[in-house]
Amino acid sequence: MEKVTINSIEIPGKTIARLSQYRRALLICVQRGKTHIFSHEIAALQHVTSVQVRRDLMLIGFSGSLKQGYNIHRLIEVISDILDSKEGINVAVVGLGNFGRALINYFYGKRTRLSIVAAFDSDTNKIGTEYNSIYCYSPYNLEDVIKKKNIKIAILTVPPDRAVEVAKKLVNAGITGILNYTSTPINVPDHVFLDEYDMITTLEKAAFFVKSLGEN
Amino acid sequence: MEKVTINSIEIPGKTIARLSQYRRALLICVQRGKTHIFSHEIAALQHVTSVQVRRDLMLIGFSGSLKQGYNIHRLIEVISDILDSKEGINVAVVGLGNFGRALINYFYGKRTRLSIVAAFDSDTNKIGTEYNSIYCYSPYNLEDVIKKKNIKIAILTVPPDRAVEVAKKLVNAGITGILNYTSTPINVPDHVFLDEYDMITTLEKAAFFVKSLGEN
DNA sequence: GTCTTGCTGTTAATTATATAACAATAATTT
DNA sequence: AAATTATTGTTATATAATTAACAGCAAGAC
Repeated sequence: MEKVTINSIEIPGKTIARLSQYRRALLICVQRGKTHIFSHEIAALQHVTSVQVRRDLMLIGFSGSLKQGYNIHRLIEVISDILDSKEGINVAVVGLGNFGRALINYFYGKRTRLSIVAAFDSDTNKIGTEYNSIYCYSPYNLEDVIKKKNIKIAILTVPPDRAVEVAKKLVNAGITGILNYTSTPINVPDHVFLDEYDMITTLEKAAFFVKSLGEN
Repeated sequence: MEKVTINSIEIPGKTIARLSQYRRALLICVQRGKTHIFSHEIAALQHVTSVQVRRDLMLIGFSGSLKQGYNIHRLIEVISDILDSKEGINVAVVGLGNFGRALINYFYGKRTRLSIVAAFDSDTNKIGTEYNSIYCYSPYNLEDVIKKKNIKIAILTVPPDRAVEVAKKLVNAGITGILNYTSTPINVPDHVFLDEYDMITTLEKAAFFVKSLGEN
């Protein structure tokens, strides 16, 4: 699940993630009126080296010019061709707690091929209300709404003890990608993309390194 | 910054992250009265193979018995010896928006050597209030509070356009670990641990794979 | 008491990822 | 017009991480 063949070349997931970051950096450059950019300039905006940038761009078959570097506008287009799907993809936030609301805020007003089109929560005070114009449905209607609105990706932010059960419902409803921000690992069938970002792990890892750095 | 030598063996960051996850799974097993566990049982609780588990435990020098597997209680102790620091580590949430509050909730009531001891926000309505008994300070007092409370790790959840500036202040104040949940990459000196978790990237990556899976 | 079974622990092989090295090139300087 | 410079694009190398292979073993079955 971490590598995809596109135009008969394999693109690793890490490169995909970097392309997404490059694109956002490039969009800012465009706003500032920049038209061309060198690999080391892109690198400086991210945590990568210029070699990494060139290698990534080579993978996707993008060429720059020797003296001007890369054409920003064209590069954004090429990256978008790879990352975006024409029709756009609909996303649901499952669990409208602080985290779910934070995510909706993140995306609010962003022009993108990804749209958050629904939220779900079991809290009756939230059901039927809107948050940043995202309607909150009852989990009872999960399958219905997901099918009717053609939702493909679910961002899971429910309480840890509900994660497994809700994930199962999501898969049954036809979801093909889950981002699990819960601290409970979940299992999904092979045809469903899954990434897990557990904040407790990340913090404990950070603590370990901080402690180790302190000891030297 | 992704590998640390402990007792003269190198432990990669990925192993550290898995150890944190193992421990949490093991704590649940203890609650259920289990005393011993096999590598494939640990593996089934996470997204890893039993080989991976055994290899990780080998790295930290932990041995099990052939017929009973691993002693859960002892394993938790050994992992804790590695991950935790005796004195505990103090953490600040910098940016008390939805995301910051979500993080505080995550940790609320958890018995751990990591304590969130302060929050910062520039919103005057929040300054001086408490959220889940975490006091919210003005960014003006950042350096003072961090030093006085001996805060070592900052979780950065400010708006993207403030990230760089605030990160600089944090480093100056003596922070040695930053978790950046902002969508802006930041730079820190070598002695500061940094991990970045940008949710836009993760979602765009998920979308790419969902799209690609759909095409096959 | 030998055979089978199902583990652990460790080394070896493989795969994935990142880095280094450098040829090719076009503009600029000398 | 030769030399210098700074860049791209690509191949080769190195590093990191995962997976496979298997020896060793202790309990239970036959």
